[in-house]
Amino acid sequence: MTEVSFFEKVYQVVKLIPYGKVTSYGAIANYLGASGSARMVGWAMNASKKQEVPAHRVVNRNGLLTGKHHFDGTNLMQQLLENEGIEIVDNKIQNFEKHFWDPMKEL
DNA sequence: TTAATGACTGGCC
DNA sequence: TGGCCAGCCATTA
Repeated sequence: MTEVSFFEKVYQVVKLIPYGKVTSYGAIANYLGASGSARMVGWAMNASKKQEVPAHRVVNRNGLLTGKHHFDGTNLMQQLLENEGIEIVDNKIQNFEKHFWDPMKEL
């Protein structure tokens, strides 16, 4: 329990993302001290569907909803973000820097 | 048990 | 300027 795995750390960080904020795979991986493990973060998101994790708040470095294809609906991820006040155009977050939440700074 | 994959990123040619 | 390769950890077959 005390020793959480890489995945669990990802879940913790993602669940700590405040409302109306988003982050990137690299930011989480970097926060965990593994900039090269960004792929694992994405893979954790795949498993996050089983967990209560707002995976829709996690996007790639470009603010692009690359993982939206893994959601139930085609634009479910987009609607969830728009519901939080985030504008999405062509599966891409507008003003990504404005909505970006860096765990390194916040945590 | 071994090998391959997976919603990414950064660097190099 | 644009495309390709390597790295990371965990899960699945």
